[in-house]
Amino acid sequence: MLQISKQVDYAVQFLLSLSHMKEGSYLSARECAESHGFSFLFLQKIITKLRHSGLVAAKKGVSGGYYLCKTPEQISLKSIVESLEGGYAVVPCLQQISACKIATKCKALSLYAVIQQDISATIEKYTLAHMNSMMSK
Amino acid sequence: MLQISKQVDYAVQFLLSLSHMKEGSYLSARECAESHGFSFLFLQKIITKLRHSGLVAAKKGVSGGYYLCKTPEQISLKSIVESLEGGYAVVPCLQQISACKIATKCKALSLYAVIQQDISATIEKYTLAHMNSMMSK
DNA sequence: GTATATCATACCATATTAGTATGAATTTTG
DNA sequence: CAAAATTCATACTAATATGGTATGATATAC
Repeated sequence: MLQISKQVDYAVQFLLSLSHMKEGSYLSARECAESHGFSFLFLQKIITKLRHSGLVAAKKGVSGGYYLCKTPEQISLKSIVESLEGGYAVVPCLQQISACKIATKCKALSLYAVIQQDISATIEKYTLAHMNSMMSK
Repeated sequence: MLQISKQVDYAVQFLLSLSHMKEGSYLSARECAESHGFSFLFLQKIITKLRHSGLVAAKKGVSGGYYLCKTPEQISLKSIVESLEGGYAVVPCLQQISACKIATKCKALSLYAVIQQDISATIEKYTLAHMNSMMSK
Protein backbone atom coordinates (compact mmCIF):
# COMPACT_ATOMS: atom_id res chain seq x y z
CA MET A 1 0.00 0.00 0.00
CA LEU A 2 1.10 3.56 -0.75
CA GLN A 3 3.55 2.02 -3.20
CA ILE A 4 4.73 2.78 -6.70
CA SER A 5 3.87 -0.11 -9.01
CA LYS A 6 6.27 -1.76 -11.43
CA GLN A 7 4.12 -0.43 -14.21
CA VAL A 8 4.76 3.15 -13.15
CA ASP A 9 8.42 2.43 -12.55
CA TYR A 10 8.87 1.00 -16.03
CA ALA A 11 7.09 3.99 -17.53
CA VAL A 12 9.32 6.40 -15.62
CA GLN A 13 12.49 4.67 -16.80
CA PHE A 14 11.23 4.51 -20.35
CA LEU A 15 10.28 8.19 -20.42
CA LEU A 16 13.61 9.15 -18.87
CA SER A 17 15.40 7.26 -21.64
CA LEU A 18 13.25 9.01 -24.22
CA SER A 19 14.13 12.37 -22.76
CA HIS A 20 17.78 11.65 -23.47
CA MET A 21 17.29 10.83 -27.14
CA LYS A 22 18.47 13.45 -29.55
CA GLU A 23 15.95 15.31 -31.65
CA GLY A 24 14.64 13.25 -34.54
CA SER A 25 15.76 9.84 -33.28
CA TYR A 26 13.57 7.09 -31.86
CA LEU A 27 13.76 4.51 -29.11
CA SER A 28 12.09 1.17 -29.76
CA ALA A 29 10.26 -0.74 -27.04
CA ARG A 30 12.48 -3.75 -27.58
CA GLU A 31 15.68 -1.78 -27.19
CA CYS A 32 14.49 -0.20 -23.95
CA ALA A 33 13.19 -3.49 -22.56
CA GLU A 34 16.50 -5.21 -23.24
CA SER A 35 18.70 -2.49 -21.82
CA HIS A 36 16.64 -2.26 -18.63
CA GLY A 37 15.81 -5.94 -18.22
CA PHE A 38 12.05 -5.38 -18.60
CA SER A 39 9.54 -7.72 -20.18
CA PHE A 40 9.19 -6.45 -23.73
CA LEU A 41 5.49 -7.24 -24.05
CA PHE A 42 4.64 -5.74 -20.70
CA LEU A 43 6.50 -2.57 -21.56
CA GLN A 44 4.68 -2.37 -24.85
CA LYS A 45 1.34 -2.55 -23.06
CA ILE A 46 2.43 0.26 -20.79
CA ILE A 47 3.57 2.39 -23.70
CA THR A 48 0.16 1.95 -25.31
CA LYS A 49 -1.39 3.83 -22.39
CA LEU A 50 1.23 6.54 -22.51
CA ARG A 51 0.45 6.98 -26.17
CA HIS A 52 -3.30 7.16 -25.62
CA SER A 53 -2.85 9.92 -23.11
CA GLY A 54 -0.60 11.85 -25.45
CA LEU A 55 2.70 11.66 -23.59
CA VAL A 56 4.50 9.83 -26.40
CA ALA A 57 3.96 9.07 -30.07
CA ALA A 58 5.39 6.44 -32.39
CA LYS A 59 7.04 6.05 -35.71
CA LYS A 60 6.34 2.64 -37.19
CA GLY A 61 8.58 0.36 -39.21
CA VAL A 62 12.26 -0.44 -39.34
CA SER A 63 14.40 1.81 -37.15
CA GLY A 64 11.21 3.34 -35.80
CA GLY A 65 10.23 3.73 -32.18
CA TYR A 66 8.87 6.30 -29.77
CA TYR A 67 9.47 9.93 -28.95
CA LEU A 68 8.21 12.37 -26.34
CA CYS A 69 5.30 14.61 -27.26
CA LYS A 70 5.97 17.02 -24.42
CA THR A 71 8.97 18.58 -22.80
CA PRO A 72 10.44 16.90 -19.70
CA GLU A 73 9.20 19.88 -17.69
CA GLN A 74 5.64 19.11 -18.71
CA ILE A 75 5.68 15.45 -17.69
CA SER A 76 5.01 15.07 -13.96
CA LEU A 77 4.93 11.83 -12.06
CA LYS A 78 1.25 12.51 -11.52
CA SER A 79 0.56 12.71 -15.24
CA ILE A 80 2.30 9.34 -15.64
CA VAL A 81 0.31 7.72 -12.84
CA GLU A 82 -2.97 9.06 -14.21
CA SER A 83 -2.13 7.98 -17.70
CA LEU A 84 -1.51 4.41 -16.52
CA GLU A 85 -4.09 3.98 -13.82
CA GLY A 86 -6.78 6.43 -14.82
CA GLY A 87 -7.23 8.95 -12.05
CA TYR A 88 -5.88 8.81 -8.57
CA ALA A 89 -7.53 8.49 -5.15
CA VAL A 90 -6.13 7.22 -1.86
CA VAL A 91 -9.45 5.59 -1.06
CA PRO A 92 -12.18 4.58 -3.52
CA CYS A 93 -14.83 6.76 -1.87
CA LEU A 94 -12.88 9.90 -2.75
CA GLN A 95 -13.23 9.06 -6.43
CA GLN A 96 -16.70 7.62 -6.41
CA ILE A 97 -18.76 8.50 -3.37
CA SER A 98 -21.08 5.55 -3.91
CA ALA A 99 -18.13 3.24 -3.22
CA CYS A 100 -18.83 3.63 0.48
CA LYS A 101 -22.17 3.26 2.21
CA ILE A 102 -21.13 5.08 5.34
CA ALA A 103 -19.35 7.98 3.63
CA THR A 104 -21.72 10.59 5.01
CA LYS A 105 -20.97 9.66 8.59
CA CYS A 106 -17.40 8.50 8.06
CA LYS A 107 -15.09 9.98 10.62
CA ALA A 108 -11.93 9.46 8.62
CA LEU A 109 -13.01 10.77 5.24
CA SER A 110 -11.91 14.33 5.82
CA LEU A 111 -8.50 13.06 6.86
CA TYR A 112 -8.21 10.94 3.74
CA ALA A 113 -9.09 13.96 1.64
CA VAL A 114 -6.25 15.93 3.18
CA ILE A 115 -3.78 13.07 2.75
CA GLN A 116 -4.79 12.77 -0.86
CA GLN A 117 -4.17 16.46 -1.37
CA ASP A 118 -0.69 16.12 0.10
CA ILE A 119 0.27 13.09 -1.94
CA SER A 120 -1.21 14.55 -5.11
CA ALA A 121 0.85 17.67 -4.62
CA THR A 122 3.97 15.59 -4.09
CA ILE A 123 3.63 13.54 -7.24
CA GLU A 124 2.59 16.54 -9.24
CA LYS A 125 5.61 18.60 -8.34
CA TYR A 126 8.22 16.17 -9.67
CA THR A 127 8.77 16.02 -13.43
CA LEU A 128 11.12 14.23 -15.78
CA ALA A 129 13.21 17.38 -15.76
CA HIS A 130 13.65 17.15 -11.99
CA MET A 131 14.73 13.54 -12.25
CA ASN A 132 17.33 14.40 -14.83
CA SER A 133 18.78 17.11 -12.67
CA MET A 134 18.78 14.83 -9.62
CA MET A 135 20.69 12.17 -11.52
CA SER A 136 23.60 14.41 -12.30
CA LYS A 137 24.17 15.17 -8.62
CA MET B 1 -1.30 2.03 -6.11
CA LEU B 2 -0.56 4.83 -3.64
CA GLN B 3 -3.75 3.80 -1.92
CA ILE B 4 -4.86 3.25 1.65
CA SER B 5 -5.90 -0.38 2.16
CA LYS B 6 -9.13 -1.49 3.78
CA GLN B 7 -7.05 -2.97 6.54
CA VAL B 8 -5.63 0.43 7.43
CA ASP B 9 -9.01 2.09 7.06
CA TYR B 10 -10.64 -0.38 9.47
CA ALA B 11 -7.82 0.14 11.93
CA VAL B 12 -8.21 3.90 11.77
CA GLN B 13 -11.95 3.73 12.39
CA PHE B 14 -11.48 1.28 15.22
CA LEU B 15 -8.81 3.38 16.91
CA LEU B 16 -10.92 6.51 16.48
CA SER B 17 -13.80 4.76 18.23
CA LEU B 18 -11.46 3.68 21.01
CA SER B 19 -10.27 7.24 21.47
CA HIS B 20 -13.86 8.24 22.24
CA MET B 21 -14.38 5.67 24.97
CA LYS B 22 -14.38 7.00 28.46
CA GLU B 23 -11.59 6.03 30.82
CA GLY B 24 -11.96 2.50 32.17
CA SER B 25 -14.47 1.24 29.62
CA TYR B 26 -13.80 -1.17 26.77
CA LEU B 27 -14.87 -1.60 23.15
CA SER B 28 -15.27 -5.15 21.88
CA ALA B 29 -14.31 -6.16 18.37
CA ARG B 30 -17.82 -7.42 17.70
CA GLU B 31 -19.45 -4.19 18.76
CA CYS B 32 -17.16 -2.13 16.54
CA ALA B 33 -17.55 -4.48 13.57
CA GLU B 34 -21.33 -4.33 13.81
CA SER B 35 -21.59 -0.59 14.19
CA HIS B 36 -19.27 0.04 11.24
CA GLY B 37 -20.38 -2.81 9.01
CA PHE B 38 -16.97 -4.51 9.06
CA SER B 39 -16.30 -8.23 8.97
CA PHE B 40 -15.87 -9.19 12.61
CA LEU B 41 -13.19 -11.81 12.00
CA PHE B 42 -11.18 -9.58 9.68
CA LEU B 43 -11.28 -6.77 12.21
CA GLN B 44 -10.11 -9.13 14.90
CA LYS B 45 -7.12 -10.13 12.81
CA ILE B 46 -6.24 -6.49 12.33
CA ILE B 47 -6.54 -5.77 16.02
CA THR B 48 -4.11 -8.59 16.75
CA LYS B 49 -1.42 -6.65 14.90
CA LEU B 50 -2.28 -3.42 16.67
CA ARG B 51 -1.93 -5.27 19.93
CA HIS B 52 1.43 -6.79 19.02
CA SER B 53 2.82 -3.38 18.24
CA GLY B 54 1.55 -1.98 21.50
CA LEU B 55 -1.07 0.47 20.26
CA VAL B 56 -3.93 -1.25 22.06
CA ALA B 57 -4.41 -3.82 24.81
CA ALA B 58 -7.30 -6.07 25.76
CA LYS B 59 -9.39 -7.11 28.67
CA LYS B 60 -10.78 -10.60 28.23
CA GLY B 61 -14.11 -12.04 29.19
CA VAL B 62 -17.67 -10.79 29.39
CA SER B 63 -17.98 -7.04 28.90
CA GLY B 64 -14.30 -6.95 28.05
CA GLY B 65 -12.74 -5.43 24.96
CA TYR B 66 -9.92 -3.15 23.90
CA TYR B 67 -8.46 0.15 25.02
CA LEU B 68 -5.77 2.51 23.74
CA CYS B 69 -2.30 2.17 25.21
CA LYS B 70 -1.23 5.60 23.99
CA THR B 71 -2.76 9.03 23.74
CA PRO B 72 -4.41 10.04 20.46
CA GLU B 73 -1.56 12.53 19.97
CA GLN B 74 0.92 9.65 19.98
CA ILE B 75 -0.82 7.54 17.36
CA SER B 76 0.10 8.71 13.87
CA LEU B 77 -1.21 7.27 10.65
CA LYS B 78 2.33 6.13 10.00
CA SER B 79 2.48 4.14 13.23
CA ILE B 80 -0.76 2.43 12.21
CA VAL B 81 0.51 1.58 8.73
CA GLU B 82 3.77 0.23 10.10
CA SER B 83 2.01 -1.80 12.72
CA LEU B 84 -0.15 -3.47 10.08
CA GLU B 85 2.22 -3.78 7.17
CA GLY B 86 5.59 -3.85 8.83
CA GLY B 87 7.67 -0.96 7.55
CA TYR B 88 6.95 1.30 4.66
CA ALA B 89 8.69 1.89 1.33
CA VAL B 90 7.32 3.30 -1.93
CA VAL B 91 9.44 0.83 -3.90
CA PRO B 92 10.91 -2.46 -2.64
CA CYS B 93 14.49 -1.42 -3.42
CA LEU B 94 14.31 1.37 -0.86
CA GLN B 95 13.66 -1.17 1.86
CA GLN B 96 15.90 -3.94 0.67
CA ILE B 97 18.52 -2.89 -1.83
CA SER B 98 18.92 -6.42 -3.13
CA ALA B 99 15.33 -6.27 -4.39
CA CYS B 100 16.63 -4.57 -7.51
CA LYS B 101 19.53 -5.69 -9.66
CA ILE B 102 20.01 -2.36 -11.33
CA ALA B 103 19.73 -0.20 -8.23
CA THR B 104 23.24 1.15 -8.50
CA LYS B 105 22.64 2.57 -11.95
CA CYS B 106 18.93 3.26 -11.54
CA LYS B 107 18.09 6.73 -12.73
CA ALA B 108 14.84 7.00 -10.78
CA LEU B 109 15.97 5.77 -7.39
CA SER B 110 16.93 9.16 -6.04
CA LEU B 111 13.51 10.48 -7.04
CA TYR B 112 11.76 7.60 -5.32
CA ALA B 113 13.74 8.31 -2.17
CA VAL B 114 12.53 11.90 -2.16
CA ILE B 115 8.93 10.88 -2.79
CA GLN B 116 9.14 8.41 0.03
CA GLN B 117 10.40 11.12 2.34
CA ASP B 118 7.47 13.34 1.39
CA ILE B 119 4.83 10.67 1.84
CA SER B 120 6.38 9.44 5.07
CA ALA B 121 6.28 12.95 6.45
CA THR B 122 2.65 13.29 5.42
CA ILE B 123 1.45 10.13 7.12
CA GLU B 124 3.57 10.80 10.15
CA LYS B 125 2.18 14.24 10.74
CA TYR B 126 -1.46 13.19 11.10
CA THR B 127 -2.53 11.57 14.37
CA LEU B 128 -5.80 10.36 15.88
CA ALA B 129 -5.96 13.69 17.66
CA HIS B 130 -5.92 15.55 14.35
CA MET B 131 -8.69 13.38 12.99
CA ASN B 132 -10.84 14.10 16.01
CA SER B 133 -10.38 17.82 15.65
CA MET B 134 -11.11 17.65 11.91
CA MET B 135 -14.35 15.82 12.56
CA SER B 136 -15.78 18.53 14.71
CA LYS B 137 -15.41 21.12 11.95
C1' DG C 1 9.43 -8.68 -50.33
C1' DT C 2 11.55 -9.18 -46.10
C1' DA C 3 12.85 -7.62 -41.69
C1' DT C 4 11.71 -4.68 -37.99
C1' DA C 5 8.80 -2.04 -35.84
C1' DT C 6 4.16 -0.62 -33.77
C1' DC C 7 -0.78 -1.77 -32.72
C1' DA C 8 -4.76 -4.32 -30.76
C1' DT C 9 -6.97 -7.70 -28.22
C1' DA C 10 -7.38 -11.47 -25.43
C1' DC C 11 -5.63 -14.52 -22.26
C1' DC C 12 -2.91 -16.56 -18.21
C1' DA C 13 -0.04 -16.60 -13.78
C1' DT C 14 1.23 -14.83 -9.56
C1' DA C 15 0.96 -12.00 -5.61
C1' DT C 16 -1.60 -9.30 -2.51
C1' DT C 17 -5.54 -8.33 -0.03
C1' DA C 18 -9.79 -9.45 2.07
C1' DG C 19 -12.44 -12.57 4.46
C1' DT C 20 -13.72 -17.22 6.89
C1' DA C 21 -13.42 -21.27 10.04
C1' DT C 22 -12.39 -23.47 14.13
C1' DG C 23 -11.33 -24.10 18.62
C1' DA C 24 -8.87 -22.92 22.97
C1' DA C 25 -8.32 -19.77 26.93
C1' DT C 26 -10.09 -16.21 30.06
C1' DT C 27 -13.36 -13.57 32.83
C1' DT C 28 -17.85 -11.82 34.34
C1' DT C 29 -22.20 -12.80 36.02
C1' DG C 30 -26.22 -15.28 37.65
C1' DC D 1 -20.12 -23.81 39.10
C1' DA D 2 -22.04 -23.14 34.60
C1' DA D 3 -22.95 -20.39 30.83
C1' DA D 4 -22.18 -16.54 28.00
C1' DA D 5 -19.16 -13.25 26.08
C1' DT D 6 -15.11 -12.10 25.12
C1' DT D 7 -10.00 -12.42 23.45
C1' DC D 8 -6.32 -15.30 21.28
C1' DA D 9 -4.01 -18.27 17.77
C1' DT D 10 -3.56 -20.58 13.61
C1' DA D 11 -4.82 -22.09 9.29
C1' DC D 12 -7.44 -21.93 5.27
C1' DT D 13 -10.14 -19.93 1.25
C1' DA D 14 -11.86 -16.34 -1.95
C1' DA D 15 -11.50 -12.22 -4.51
C1' DT D 16 -8.95 -8.75 -6.72
C1' DA D 17 -5.05 -6.48 -8.63
C1' DT D 18 -0.79 -6.79 -10.83
C1' DG D 19 2.48 -8.54 -13.83
C1' DG D 20 3.37 -11.05 -17.81
C1' DT D 21 2.30 -13.89 -22.48
C1' DA D 22 0.46 -15.05 -27.00
C1' DT D 23 -1.00 -14.10 -31.39
C1' DG D 24 -1.70 -11.83 -35.36
C1' DA D 25 -2.49 -7.58 -37.98
C1' DT D 26 -0.50 -3.26 -39.93
C1' DA D 27 3.01 -0.02 -41.37
C1' DT D 28 7.69 1.35 -43.14
C1' DA D 29 12.72 1.26 -44.45
C1' DC D 30 15.84 -0.87 -47.33
